[in-house]
Amino acid sequence: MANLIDIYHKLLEHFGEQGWWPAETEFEVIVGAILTQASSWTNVEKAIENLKSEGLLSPEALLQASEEKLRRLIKPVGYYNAKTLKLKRFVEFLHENYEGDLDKLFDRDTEKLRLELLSVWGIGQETADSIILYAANKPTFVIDAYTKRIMSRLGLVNEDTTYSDLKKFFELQLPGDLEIYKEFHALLVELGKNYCKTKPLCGKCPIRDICAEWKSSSKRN
DNA sequence: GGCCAGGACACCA
DNA sequence: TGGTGTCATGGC
Repeated sequence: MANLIDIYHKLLEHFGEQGWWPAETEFEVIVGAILTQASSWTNVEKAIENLKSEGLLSPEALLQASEEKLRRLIKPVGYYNAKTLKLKRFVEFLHENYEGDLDKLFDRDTEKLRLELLSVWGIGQETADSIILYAANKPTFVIDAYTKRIMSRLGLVNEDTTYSDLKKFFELQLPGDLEIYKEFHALLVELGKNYCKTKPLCGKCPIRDICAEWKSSSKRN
């Protein structure tokens, strides 16, 4: 049975360091985390660039911006009506409870921070954990659709494992190391994008030798 | 032209 | 608590 540390090192060797999150500021991480919900990162990059060119990548600027303007600027990500509201709800929350200061929000223990983030409309578990890990720089493992699919195909967890169970699965096996958490999640996304898609592309997958799905499918052929 | 992308929420039983 | 519909653009 393969363990997570082995998988981590194999992915790191194959893909190299990912250096996530791709953003210049903590606030940009948060905006990106919201915008990338069920959207491709290439589209998010366009929207971020639009916001940046209008000087809107700060909590205060976003708070003041009109919804109409936001909708127009983030249009490339899709779901722009909903995501405009999500961005607005977050900066309103930050303004009303933390004087618009991210440091004050992040100056809480991880569990309280997580609950605070989850109380904001539009921020679910994955987005909250992404913000905690990549913006607040606190070790919490991020689970996404790729992670779930990969772990399931490897045969390490059941297909219908919940978010929190899968999160525990990682956190109990890995050392609580911030950099490993950051890098591992990024590597899993890279693996997912390149090989472990809805339709598997196992050809050159770096960990197909330990994949239960691959073993059973190659046996069939 | 269909499928999919670094989810979350509302509504229903 | 689980299952389904909705949100929507852009790349392949």
